[in-house]
Amino acid sequence: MNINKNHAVTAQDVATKAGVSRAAVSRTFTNNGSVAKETREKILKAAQELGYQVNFLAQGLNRKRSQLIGVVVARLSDPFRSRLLEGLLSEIQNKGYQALVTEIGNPKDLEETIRRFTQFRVSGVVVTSGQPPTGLVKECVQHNIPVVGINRHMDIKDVDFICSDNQMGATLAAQQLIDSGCHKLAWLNYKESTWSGVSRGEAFRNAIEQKQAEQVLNLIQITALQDGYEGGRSAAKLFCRSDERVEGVFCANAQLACGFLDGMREEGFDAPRDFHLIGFDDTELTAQYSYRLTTIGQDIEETAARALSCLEARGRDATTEPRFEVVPVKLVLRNTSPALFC
Amino acid sequence: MNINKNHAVTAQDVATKAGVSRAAVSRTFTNNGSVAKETREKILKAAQELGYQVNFLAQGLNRKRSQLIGVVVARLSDPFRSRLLEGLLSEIQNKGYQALVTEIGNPKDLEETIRRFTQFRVSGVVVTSGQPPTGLVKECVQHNIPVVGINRHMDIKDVDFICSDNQMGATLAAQQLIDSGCHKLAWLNYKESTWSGVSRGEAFRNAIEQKQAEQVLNLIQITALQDGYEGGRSAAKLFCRSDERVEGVFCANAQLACGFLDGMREEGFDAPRDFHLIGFDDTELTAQYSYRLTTIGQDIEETAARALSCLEARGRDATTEPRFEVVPVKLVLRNTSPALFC
DNA sequence: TCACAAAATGAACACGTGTTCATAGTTCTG
DNA sequence: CAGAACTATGAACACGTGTTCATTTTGTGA
Repeated sequence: MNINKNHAVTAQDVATKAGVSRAAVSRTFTNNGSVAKETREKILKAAQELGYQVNFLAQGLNRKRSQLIGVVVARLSDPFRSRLLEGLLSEIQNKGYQALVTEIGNPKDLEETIRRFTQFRVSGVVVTSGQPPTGLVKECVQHNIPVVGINRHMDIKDVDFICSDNQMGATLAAQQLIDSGCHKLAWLNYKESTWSGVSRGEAFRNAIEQKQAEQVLNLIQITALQDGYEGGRSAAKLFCRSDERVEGVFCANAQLACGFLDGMREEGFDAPRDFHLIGFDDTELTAQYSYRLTTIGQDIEETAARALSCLEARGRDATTEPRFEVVPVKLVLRNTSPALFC
Repeated sequence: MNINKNHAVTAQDVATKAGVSRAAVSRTFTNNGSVAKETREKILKAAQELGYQVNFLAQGLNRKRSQLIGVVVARLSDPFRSRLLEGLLSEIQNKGYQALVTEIGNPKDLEETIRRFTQFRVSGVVVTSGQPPTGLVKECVQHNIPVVGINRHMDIKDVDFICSDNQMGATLAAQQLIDSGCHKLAWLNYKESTWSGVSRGEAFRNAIEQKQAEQVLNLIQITALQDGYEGGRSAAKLFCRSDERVEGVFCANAQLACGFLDGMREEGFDAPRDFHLIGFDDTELTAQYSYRLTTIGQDIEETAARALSCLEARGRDATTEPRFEVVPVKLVLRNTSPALFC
């Protein structure tokens, strides 16, 4: 069929075979402009037989925009991060785009990364990194590339944000702990936490303060010197060596929570026997038998869907009013703070 | 500086500003052809001031090859998969490429996926999926796109493979279990396992058979009806209800192993008290206090590096002899089968 | 049948780059 | 010093597509 094997079949080939002009082929595949029904059929048949497929590079060059969407991720080893990426990939592909994924190690790489995005004329950029790449995001905006941030509020003009409802999550956690009879509460977070963590902590404090009108409650803060599982574990050990006592703990994320639980176990304490524990982010890990952690579950599919919706909206009209959308969360009751039977 | 804000600065702009031809600009940025030292400096200065950056779409169109590398992943929620992706991303970026990541849910999506890769004229494709996309891989080969598979042997012409040393891993595991005094051994795998799993099982059986010359050993097979953590857990429960007894278990992957351990715990057994347990894949999860699983650790960085090396080699010369490279693994001793003090 | 609107079509341009080719300038060599 | 070898440079073409703009064909109502 294809005489020259090394020559990728082009729209011209299809046009020649179908006996029409190349413009007609282009119109057929973009559904742009009008083309007679039988002509379209001839073209589609010829394309099918030749195995024609549009060259996205040429298409993007012409349209000044590719079907690519840049995704900035960090620390994929964190289960929540990888689940979020999974959700984003799924959504991106469903909408007919392709994901250009970049992991940033040290922040200085990020400049080059975003630059590459613009060089590929991406249709949009999703930033899931905790560290805010302010300068580069501005560069994108300047290049007219829509940007959306996830779980991270940045004070940048013309950028949208999707965020899980930290307020709601913290309130649910506070409610559950208090209803379970906890009076001495703790908030566990990493020392140099991301914005999400800080935001959840503030919301938790507010929720507790509000409840203090009804009953006497005590809130202390436990600070982890590392992030992730190990951070939570050493925080627990340190905490046990102090003479503090606590009945209910709320953690900034699931990794910290699992680590904290394991650290407490090493010291002879366990949940829910000796204290209640609630984490943020409902990952596979938290559901496992060894943890069975009660958590605040984020709606990843909804988050991803809204992120892409933002990108598309801003792609159509760059002057859209910046959105700051909040996605509802839910309380997932498991063993470390079990359901109440009233 | 830039008069027309909506007009991306092009090589022609740089040429005009520097008072040279556009060809000189191209030569400067590609290090192709010769350009006088002072001319180059003029051009670089002008480019710097204008903020010029090469349009990768145009470049790719011309070169018939983009700086993109397609990565096919599946089940990112599996910690090992996401760590592998992390390693690949890092290597891809270090080599100056960009990753086009696609997650495939059901296998029928994969055809369209690979088609998209070819439409973007990727420089190579990395397949990490367990399911073998034979047809599409062939399509890539036909389009002269290098393909490399990871941890999956496929019988396809002109495709390279990188694989962790399952033979070595299984032998190390057998040695450790036997040296620890286990005589009744079991191999746990998912019913419809990937090639990796099957390969590890065969190697384990071989290793045991070899050892049987010296002492009497017993090997049974435990089959999980699901994959992943839950598969391991239910397999353990089922196993306990049988009257079989076992002293050392080797699992096809870490998720199965963690699940199996938790399942056994639910039934009142624990490792290493009642049996020894070794898994494959050393992930963050296995290191955590609640599991402290002895595992076979894969060298992800090395695997990723070799994968890219294969792609580049085949990119230079498509007729290279197909490689099947084996990456050494190591035994990571932890609690479920502790180190021996001889 | 005619006038006119609407649909269909192809020629031509634009997108931004890499690379070949011929030419002018420069250095080397015997 | 003449010729050769080499470096530097710009004009021109190719890459494969989308889209505009005339032009031709078709359809419609009177």
